[in-house]
Amino acid sequence: MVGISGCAVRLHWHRLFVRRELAAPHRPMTKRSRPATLSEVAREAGVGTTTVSRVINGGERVSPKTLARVRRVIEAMGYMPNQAARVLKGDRTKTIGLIIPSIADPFFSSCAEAAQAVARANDSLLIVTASHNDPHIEIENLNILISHRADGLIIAPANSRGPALRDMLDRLSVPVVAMDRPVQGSSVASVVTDNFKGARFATQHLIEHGYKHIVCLTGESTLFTIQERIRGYRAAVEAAGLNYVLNTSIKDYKSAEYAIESMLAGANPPDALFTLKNSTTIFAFEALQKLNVAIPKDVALLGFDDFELASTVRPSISVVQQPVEEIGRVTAELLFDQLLGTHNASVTVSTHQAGGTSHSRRAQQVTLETRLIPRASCGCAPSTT
Amino acid sequence: MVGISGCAVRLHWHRLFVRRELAAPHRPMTKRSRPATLSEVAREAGVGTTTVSRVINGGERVSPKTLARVRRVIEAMGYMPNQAARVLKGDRTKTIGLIIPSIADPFFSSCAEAAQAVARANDSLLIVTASHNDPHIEIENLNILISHRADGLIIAPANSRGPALRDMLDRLSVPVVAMDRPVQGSSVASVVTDNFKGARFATQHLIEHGYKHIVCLTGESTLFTIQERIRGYRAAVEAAGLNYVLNTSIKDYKSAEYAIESMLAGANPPDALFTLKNSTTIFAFEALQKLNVAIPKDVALLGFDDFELASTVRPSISVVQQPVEEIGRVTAELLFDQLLGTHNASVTVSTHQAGGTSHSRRAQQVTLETRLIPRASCGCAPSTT
DNA sequence: CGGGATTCTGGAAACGATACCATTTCAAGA
DNA sequence: TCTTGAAATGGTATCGTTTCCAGAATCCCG
Repeated sequence: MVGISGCAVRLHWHRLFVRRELAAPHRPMTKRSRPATLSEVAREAGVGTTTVSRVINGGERVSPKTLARVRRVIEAMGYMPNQAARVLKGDRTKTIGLIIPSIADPFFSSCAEAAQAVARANDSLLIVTASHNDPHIEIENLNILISHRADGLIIAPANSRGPALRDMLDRLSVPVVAMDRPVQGSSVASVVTDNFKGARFATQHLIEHGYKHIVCLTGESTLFTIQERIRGYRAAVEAAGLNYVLNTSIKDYKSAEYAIESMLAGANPPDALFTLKNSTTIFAFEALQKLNVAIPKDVALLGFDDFELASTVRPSISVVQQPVEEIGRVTAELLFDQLLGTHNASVTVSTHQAGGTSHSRRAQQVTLETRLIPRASCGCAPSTT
Repeated sequence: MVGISGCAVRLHWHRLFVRRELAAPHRPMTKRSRPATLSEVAREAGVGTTTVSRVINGGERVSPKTLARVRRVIEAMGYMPNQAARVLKGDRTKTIGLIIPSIADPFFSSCAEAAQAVARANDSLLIVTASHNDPHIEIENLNILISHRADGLIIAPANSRGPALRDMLDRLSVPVVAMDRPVQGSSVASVVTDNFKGARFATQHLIEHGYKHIVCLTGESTLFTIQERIRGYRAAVEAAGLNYVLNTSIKDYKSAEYAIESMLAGANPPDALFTLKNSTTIFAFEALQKLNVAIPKDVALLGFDDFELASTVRPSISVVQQPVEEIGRVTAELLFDQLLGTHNASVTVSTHQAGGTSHSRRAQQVTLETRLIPRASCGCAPSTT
């Protein structure tokens, strides 16, 4: 009954009439044979295509005997349903697309992982693509995913203000949710962290420590998220009547060392640094070490965004932690809510930190709270981790 | 099994006859409308479907006038070809699948990024899935990708020795390339790093430094790659007549601290540690710091696998670096070589480090070299980075 | 201006799975 | 035994695209 077809090493996979040829002698397995189709299974099992279809979709309304027989044939032939045909027929591809700046970025890959878990729970496949923060590649990826008829899309826009993307998203025929960065001026749902509040709170924390000259190192500052953090920092220092000092020059270790050295040699040297992204934090940390500046005694350091080794290095680095997995998870959940229709009249969203109005119903704009992780570099937790 | 078992609770996603309903009044844009089809474009442009098909495939053999007109209609209607229908017809999906343990793992996500670049260069989409090192999920992902009719597959097997996966891969009808970890006993091509040689060389380096009691901390030790590294370590210490001491107990910071403390208090304390994976290196580093053990004066440290902050922490950590991007790139290239047939008679593979026989033609088993990055923790580069 | 060679063009048959709907089977009650 | 409904099953149109093949339009030169 095991009428496995096939032979190995076929140079021409062309549609020869060898669908049922016997196994070739010299190769053990059925490599390179054309995959079996549903109707072949049906013929082999002596049933109709409908029955086979029912079997692979759960076996409802099929007699146990037939069910077993068909299952056996499926197993023997190594049959796998052709998604393409399925998709073409129905209107659900069970596929959602994700566009992030980079797969290798720990922040986004963690989001992606969380989103994939949700997708899997909803019996869907997540396709991850990288835009490298290039609006052009981003649009290209968008087109690819649309071509593949993704049921829905998650996107972390390279440019929150770009009209091109906004217009494109608005005329899309599938639901879209923006992740980490909103699409300004558009109606697409979004899940973001409260960068403003997180940065303000962190700055306030430094102020409470007694630091008077808190300088903010932005790194690349064009992104929406960074802008928000700058706003937060500004709000805090201005409320406290301190100086608002921004340094946007740090791009690598060298520029960090140069910038910090100049500032320390200047008239009004900083007693604390607030860095707005991971790489900047690391560059600044490295530079401070190199310049033999004691942390936090001479200069304190607090960074936005946590990273694996922040607690390992000496001194450990205080950070504002974002709810990374939650961003991915909630975004995906929001998307599936849209996908499954307005089935659930009250979608309540739990936020990262207890902080007052933490539930919103049918929220299309979800804002997640950050958490301050005080470690040694800001003056907290002087000795151990 | 496949998605066969599925959810029994199907809430009936009805198929209403709402294909062409007009846009709801309260929404500004043409959201939720069914995407245009090729034949609609054809009708709109007053041509046959064949012509439209030709236009979207490059516009060969179409008169300039018709070409322009059809292109205009396509633009106006926002038409995107339906991949599913395309795939169903032809036999190329322009899609390849990648199965890795985790998306969030920096090593694998970098591989994935490199592989995606190659895929894109070959006009294909890379679908990344995570197995979490679980053979069961791995098989499930495999089935999903096969269902989606991926043209080819890249897999970093959770278990190099598992017969289930091997058999499955051998009867697959698409080319497969194993990445980072081979599939033992199978004929599938593979791209791996030379873990044995890398570990042996690193151990030799420690021996040349004069360390006499080199202990190897494996962490989780069941993976093929770790086993190879153990072999390399063993070969080096035995060749030098030193003791072969393995510690497989380290799982987290706590166990690292306990293990290291005990060893140092023991009869024959180590003067160097060789850690076989990232997390173990970090745990050991942290523990040494905590125990106030001077690195490398009291105990040297050398880790397998590089990570971003290895050069930033004090002392900087010496490591064996793997050619991460190259692994991803070469694997994908090998896959596309298979995909495009035996078109290129001599596929030469460049290896990471000049080291003798670095080219192999038509290599189905590619081995890439590691590189030793000596930093402070092994006794090299005593002061600066 | 006419023949043949191009170049364009469109009709219709696939591709594989699904779902409507019609048909058959079967068991139990009358 | 006949009726009757439920359960099991299969035929077939359909999804949107490509491709084969044939037919129509156009061109080039003698």
